[in-house]
Amino acid sequence: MSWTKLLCSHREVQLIGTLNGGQTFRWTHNKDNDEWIGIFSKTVWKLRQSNDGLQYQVIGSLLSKSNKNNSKKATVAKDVNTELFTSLLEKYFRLDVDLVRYYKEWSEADELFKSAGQQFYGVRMLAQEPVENLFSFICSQNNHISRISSMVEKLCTQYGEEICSHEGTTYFSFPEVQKLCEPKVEAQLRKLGFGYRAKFIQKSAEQIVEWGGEDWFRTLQDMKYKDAKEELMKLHGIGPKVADCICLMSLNHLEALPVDTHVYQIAAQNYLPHLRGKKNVTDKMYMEIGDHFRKLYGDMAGWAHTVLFCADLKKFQQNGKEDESVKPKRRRIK
DNA sequence: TTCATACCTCTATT
DNA sequence: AAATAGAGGTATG
Repeated sequence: MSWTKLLCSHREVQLIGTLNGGQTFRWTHNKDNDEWIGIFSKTVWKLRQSNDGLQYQVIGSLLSKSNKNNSKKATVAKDVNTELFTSLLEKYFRLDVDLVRYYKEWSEADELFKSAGQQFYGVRMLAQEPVENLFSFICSQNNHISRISSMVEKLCTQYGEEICSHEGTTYFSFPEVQKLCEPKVEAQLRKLGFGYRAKFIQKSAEQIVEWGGEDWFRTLQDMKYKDAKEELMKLHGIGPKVADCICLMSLNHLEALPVDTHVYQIAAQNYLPHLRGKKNVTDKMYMEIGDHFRKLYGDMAGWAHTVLFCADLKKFQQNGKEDESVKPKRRRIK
């Protein structure tokens, strides 16, 4: 199979910072050949980087325009598919955004960004699919990345659609909301170890379906950021932090700025000393921290903060051991 | 309105 | 070996 290349400068995209920085949970890195395999848009992708671009292969897809026997037709279909997949990938990575330019702006505004941005160049805010994004981040609360990833995979194998098998692994799409809203889902997910999040997932799915499913998300994109956030927080299990994650990562509200314990630490340490030593982040503090960063970085503050976050996460990973690949879990049998 | 705490489960640490 | 704290929060009172 051949690679399709999207032209862009090396400093525009850094796959490890973008795909392994905690915004998405469905990409795995093969360290031997420096290739990535991941899933979005019902499609299994393989990615790699060269000096002048981002390259991809489609391993399998439920979107492909299939073609039967006629070889001329097959060639046409192949071109149509390439066009489709290239456009999907460009949108997913937001390749229309000139990130080098924004790094320059954010560096001029802030010394801390300047030093973080040098090492962590090319960290892009993906344009994810709202459904996957929302349910992944319901799983993220009180949780760590390796466990979040395994829970997301469970959702896909249980309720998603099979896309293809490749080198011994079967890949599944992220499930439709309709699949998650049935009452039995809660008990099933509890059995799979989702804990109290099981109820959040089933209930939220129910609400989303009731309010219009996919179409409801489209209305959230068209709203002002604050309104969209308010709407999201009506869902069971979605508070201010997860609502901001969804606004930022899949609803195109780039000023949304999720404040978790890490971001709180960064803010208290570097900018807002009066917030140091607090037990937990109150709503008021949450607002203050978000507004501080928005004032500093402007209308794409959420993207900028993700770069800081990424730097902080890496620092943590060097001390701790979070970076180890996910080991197969030993199931305790009773 | 603002604040503290329980919550499922897994893991690293003691 | 067994107990405990903490993990990229939220609902509840």
